Amino acid sequence: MRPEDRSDGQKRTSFIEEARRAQIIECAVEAFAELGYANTSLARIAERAGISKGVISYHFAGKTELIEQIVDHVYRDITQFVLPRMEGEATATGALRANIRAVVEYMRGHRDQLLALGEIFNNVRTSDGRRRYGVAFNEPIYEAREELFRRGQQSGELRSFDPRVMAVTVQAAIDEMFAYWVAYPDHDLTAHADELADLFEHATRAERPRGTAGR
Amino acid sequence: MRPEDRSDGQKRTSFIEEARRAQIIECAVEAFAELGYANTSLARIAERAGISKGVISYHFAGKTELIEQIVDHVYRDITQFVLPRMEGEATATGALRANIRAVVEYMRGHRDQLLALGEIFNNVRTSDGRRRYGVAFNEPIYEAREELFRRGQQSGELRSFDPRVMAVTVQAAIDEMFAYWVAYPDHDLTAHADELADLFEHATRAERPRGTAGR
DNA sequence: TTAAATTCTGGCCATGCGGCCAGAAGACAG
DNA sequence: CTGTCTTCTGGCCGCATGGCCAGAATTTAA
Repeated sequence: MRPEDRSDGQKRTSFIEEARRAQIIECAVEAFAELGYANTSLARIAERAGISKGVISYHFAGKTELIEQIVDHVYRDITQFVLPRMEGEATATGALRANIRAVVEYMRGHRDQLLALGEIFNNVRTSDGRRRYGVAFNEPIYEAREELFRRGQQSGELRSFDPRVMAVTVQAAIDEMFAYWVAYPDHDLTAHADELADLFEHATRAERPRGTAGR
Repeated sequence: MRPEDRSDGQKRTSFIEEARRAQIIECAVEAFAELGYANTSLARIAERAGISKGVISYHFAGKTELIEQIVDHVYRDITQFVLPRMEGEATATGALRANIRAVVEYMRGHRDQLLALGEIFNNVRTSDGRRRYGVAFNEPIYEAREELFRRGQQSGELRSFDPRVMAVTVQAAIDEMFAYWVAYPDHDLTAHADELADLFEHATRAERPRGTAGR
């Protein structure tokens, strides 16, 4: 019934195929965000999309592949959004502030995507019971931030601290800011982001910045 | 079959009743921690406890009540552990450091309890689809920490910042330290805790501590 | 010892799940 | 118009779930 992978190695996904996949992914994101992981079944996703359950099975190999596609999609999206907004910052402090602001800007426009990603990260497990997308999935983010902090330390801009702990903590602070905003939608995200930037500026900068009277 | 609530208002839970309930809660905690929320069924809990599935139904009104009891139990446990270890600290900075250390000490001995609590918080929903134990459940913690920071600010020990954002961020940092340790069991928890204490000391203390030469 | 209360077993039930498929319906090229 | 390829429908399957219960086993009380 389904062409699947062709012998010539080409994918040849039709326009309609791509459109359907995109639509299903979108509806699945909404469902995960709104209902939570446990209450999101293929039937509910199909219902939201106004299609039969079998259509999902037709376009995706299974629930697992659908979830993988969601993670891929959102991850690519957020990376492409945030990275360019950090370029051109000379100082580590400036780059971190730009980073936080960019993520906040993304949050506003993509609440459901981030919620869905969270549901998936927290719940999907491999057959042996371990998390499919564990902390290890954050490694690229941690390493990038670590590198940022290390350079700031070498240049004397930042004080001495464990860059890994700082990187992990920054990510936790951002994630919790998001969760707090989801719980309290009237919460002032911009103010929170500025507070976080100040917080980590104080936490990371060298004790005696150049130009300050010392002992 | 079951006495339920007696007309005289007394509970009269027998010794065996209490023991069974405790055993079931313990096994449920292990199951949630090890298998995750979605894979933890009453059958699996019963299997771990070496009893029939019906026993759980006999001692608890349903899965919902069992989960409530777990949350109650663990929450009470951690509070009773941490609070006494924060008393007698004169400064806000000292109290925060003691707080972080106490939580870390608790983590070491109660990994499964905290994991189970996390699974429950992240997944249990009310019938209308909203989180049963949302961010609002952390309010007592947030408010206590807020109060701590406010006093530190009034005494001049701490700089001016938003106490709520700082309280939320501290909690996030602690939670993520736990998650990181779960993912990497060889991770040095003590060092991480000290780093966190240093981090927030720098983030919160007043710019010019008394006794330092200023301009 | 006997009767009553408590605790437990094993199995049944309706529900919802993901996967699957036969065939209908639609799109499209010859 | 005709035949082929793509897409979709609706329903079926085996399975796991939480809840429930009749009756057995055990403990406790008289």
